[in-house]
Parts: sequence; C-alpha cells; structure tokens
Amino acid sequence: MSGPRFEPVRTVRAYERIVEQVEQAIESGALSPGQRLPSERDLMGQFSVSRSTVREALRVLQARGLVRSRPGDPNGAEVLPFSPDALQKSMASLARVEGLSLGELVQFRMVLDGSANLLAARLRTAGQLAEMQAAIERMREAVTEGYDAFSAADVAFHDAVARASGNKLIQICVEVVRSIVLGLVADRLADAPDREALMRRSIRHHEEVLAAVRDGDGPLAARLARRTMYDYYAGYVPAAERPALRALLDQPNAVPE
Amino acid sequence: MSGPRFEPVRTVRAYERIVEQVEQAIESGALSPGQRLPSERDLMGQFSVSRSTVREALRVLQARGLVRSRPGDPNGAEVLPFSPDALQKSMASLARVEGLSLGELVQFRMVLDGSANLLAARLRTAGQLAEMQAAIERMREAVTEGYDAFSAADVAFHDAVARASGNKLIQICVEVVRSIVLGLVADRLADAPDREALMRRSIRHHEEVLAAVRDGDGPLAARLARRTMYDYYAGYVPAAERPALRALLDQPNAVPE
DNA sequence: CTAGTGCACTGGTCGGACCAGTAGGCTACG
DNA sequence: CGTAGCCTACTGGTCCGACCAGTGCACTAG
Repeated sequence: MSGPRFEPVRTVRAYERIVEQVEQAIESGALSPGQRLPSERDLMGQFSVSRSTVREALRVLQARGLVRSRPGDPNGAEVLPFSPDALQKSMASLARVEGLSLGELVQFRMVLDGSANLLAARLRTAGQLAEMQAAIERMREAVTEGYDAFSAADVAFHDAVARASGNKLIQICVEVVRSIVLGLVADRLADAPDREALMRRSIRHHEEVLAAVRDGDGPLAARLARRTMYDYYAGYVPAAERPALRALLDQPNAVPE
Repeated sequence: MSGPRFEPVRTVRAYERIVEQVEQAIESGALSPGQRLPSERDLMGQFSVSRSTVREALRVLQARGLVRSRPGDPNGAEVLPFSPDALQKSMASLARVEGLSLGELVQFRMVLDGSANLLAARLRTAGQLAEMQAAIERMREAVTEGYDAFSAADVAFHDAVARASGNKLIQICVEVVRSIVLGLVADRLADAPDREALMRRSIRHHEEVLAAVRDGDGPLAARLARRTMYDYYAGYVPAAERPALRALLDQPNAVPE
C-alpha cells in the first residue's frame, strides 16, 4: 500500500534564504543598481536573524558580484550593476584549476572573435564602424608609444566589434577570455624584440578585417579575424597545440609554421 | 622636491586574505579535491582570527564552488572538484539581470555548437564518433518514450561533440548555456503539439551532422549544426530576433520563416 | 558665513555561547 | 563472543553582545 509519498526535506540554511530573497529582488528589478540595501542591523530585524547570518548572506551576494559594501557608508550595501567580474573570476579560477591551456583560450577567442565579426559585418551601424576605424587609428599612433597603449587600442577594436555583433553574451565572453589571455602573455608580448614589426603587421590585419566588415562580407571578416588572432598569438602557443588552432583556419595547409 | 612616493594603501579585509590563501592552495594543487580543510575552530587558530571571519571566508569559497561544508562532518569543509556550477550561476544570474534574450542565448549556442562541430570533424576519435552515434540511437528510441528521454539523448549528443572538439572551455560553455536555454523553453518544447514530428526532424538533422563529422567535413558539419539549432529553436524566438540568428546561417535568404 | 568638531551612523572583527546534527567508540545485552 | 544500542566528542549553523575604525552630516564656534 502506498500512503502519501514523503519526500526528503532539504534543510535550507538561513543565510541561503536571505541570499535568495535579495537575489530575486535584484533580478526582478525591485532593487536596481545604485540603490542601497538597509544596513546590516536593519536587515537582522527584517529577516529575524542575527547579524552574523545577515553578514554571511551579504558575503555570498558580494562574491557573486551583486552588491558591494563599504564601511562608513551612510546606508547599507550598494546594489551593483552587472559586471562580468564574478564570471571572470570563476573562469580564471577554472583556467588555473582545470589547467586550461593557452591554446584552448586562444582557440576560444578565435571562435568568439570570428563569430562576432561575422555578425558585425551584417548588423553593424555606421557609428560602430567609425569606432572600429578610430581604434585602428589609435593603434597606429600607439606603435611609437609603447605596448600598453597599443594593447588598449587593440582591445577597443575588438570590443567595438563585439558590441556590433548585437549579442551581449558574446560581448561578455570576449571580454572575460581576453583578459585571461592577456594576463598570461602580456609580459611576453611587451618584451618581444620584434615588437614593432608585430604591431605593424597586426594593424594591417585589422585593416583587412575592418574592410570586410565595412563591405558586409561576414564570412571573410570571420576568416580574417581568426587568422589575425592566430598570427598574433600562435608564437606563444606550444607547437603541439597549434594544429588545433589551425583547424579553425580555412586553409590549414596554407599556414606556415 | 619629491620624497619617496607613497601609494594609497588598500585595506584588505581579513576574510579576503583567508580566501586568497585557501584559493591559492587549491589552485596550486596543495589541496586537491576530496581533501578536507581543518575545522573552523582549527582555522581560527591557524589564521589568528575569530570564527566569524573564518566563516565569512568559507562562505565566499563556497559561493565560488571551491569547497562544501556540511554540519556533522567529522572533518572540515571538503575541497570540491571543479564544477561549472558557479560559472553557471553567474551566467544564469547575468541572463536575468541583463535581460539576455532567448535569441541571444540561442545565437550563442549556434556559435559554440557550430565551432565544436567544426573542430570535432577534424579532431574526433573513433570512440567519440561512436558515442555520437549511440546518442542518436537513443534519441530514436526516445521518440515514443517522451520528451525527457529525448532531450537527455540530445544533450548527450551535443556533449559528445563538445568533448570531441578538444576544448574544455567550449565544453563548459556549451553545458552552461544549454542548461539556461533548456530552463527557458523546456516546458514549451515538452508541450508542443507536433512534438513527435519535431523530434523526428531533429533526429534527421543530427544524422546529417554526424555524417559530416564522420567524413571530416568541418565547415559542412558546422553549417548543419547551426541550421539544426536554428530549426529547433527558431519557433520559440521572437520573430524580431530571428534575422540575427539567420545571420549565422550560410544562405540567409534561403531560410523560410 | 565658514571652518572645524563631534556625534551618529556604517561595516569589520572579536569572543563566547548554545543548538542540531553526525560518526565512531563503548557498553550492555543476547 | 557478537552485535545492537547508546553516548560522547566532534562538526557546522546560529545567536548575542561588544568594540573598533572608518564615514557623512549636523551642529557649533570662530
């Protein structure tokens, strides 16, 4: 005989309930970025828990990048606008724990950047095109200024493309993965002896990409973007991993070592 | 005159220092998954802080998915193997906060799945090919069993492809984004009146993709994979967003509404 | 009217206490 | 002698009360 079927109850920690409530309030828009939560001492009243519990909940919310709290603030914790920081932290930690190789990261960038260019070629606005042009201009100026300025302009170009793709997810992932890759190779790029030649070649490549985006030739833009990325980073990727990168290029046999 | 230049000191919370230390121990491999941290009462001794501070640090580590703690455990918190849970939480939260549309998510899946197939076509092993074949087999059987079984088999196929791509990052992102998409449309897919026809068509499409992967034709596999994804989800994406999805297909004009 | 000083907040940290679980040793019973 | 059961020594979860170091604002003294 089967009476009422009982299900195992899952004990839910008090601080988790608080996290849920606040999280939901933020996601539903009841709390919008810039607004402030009540102070911890107020919250302990509202939730009927101790301050320790409130604080543990706030720590979790803070770790997820949803709020920020500073001592001395006249109000409680501030609700933050979304930032990919938390995402980036998880992914950077993943990269270290899982031992993500530079090759995999670059490959992923090739995928994302290629697709972003494909979409940008078809969906870009005139203003976005101008931003890309301006970024290349800055890259040109920065050749003599040093690696940091060049890199910043380069980043601006790829960001403009990502925005033009019209897909926020692509935009965010581009940003996250790029920052990880740059963190891994920045010093090596900055110290490269043939730095200036590298920069000039990179600028030429970017111009080709831009031309394809301007002409609306998505597949070409994607192909060139992947090629640009490959040329720029392949030297830093262990030779054993390069074939996997070349698999994303369209004439893998035509690519010299 | 310029004496020694002083830099503003950034006050670092005690619990953050603890998080850093433990995080670094895990990432460096000094603590490996399955091992256990000392108990909270031990840690407060080792770090010379109060238990509250230790606990806040542990909450952060737990929120990042690095450790788990259960009451009654004879030892301290358990170090977890990496899981994309934290990543998924950040991204799911992002999807809600930023108002990521279903269109963007599906578009992202088209990008990832397409690239995964492109790579898989060139890098797959025979065993991975067999896994994909088996997954399609299960999809076929599941047509009569119901949506859940079918969906599970479908997921298995895409996972096999992602694994065959050889890129862990692609693998993880595929998993994360898919779970979000399925969460958004699962009920609608399950309740579709023409469900069985949808399933059969989907199987046919998967077979075509598999054939291309088997033959090593990466670009074809990628194109078919994107098309398969589009056909499966386009009906649930607002009409206004569909053109952006079709921009990823190769003959956008040939795609009927 | 302004410059300066407090005061009334904020979060960060501490220490101690109690509860509710669990695991494993110990005891008492068969 | 073996085992079923209890009991203790842990664990984390929660609460309380306290103190400190910042911050912002109102109020006061010049």
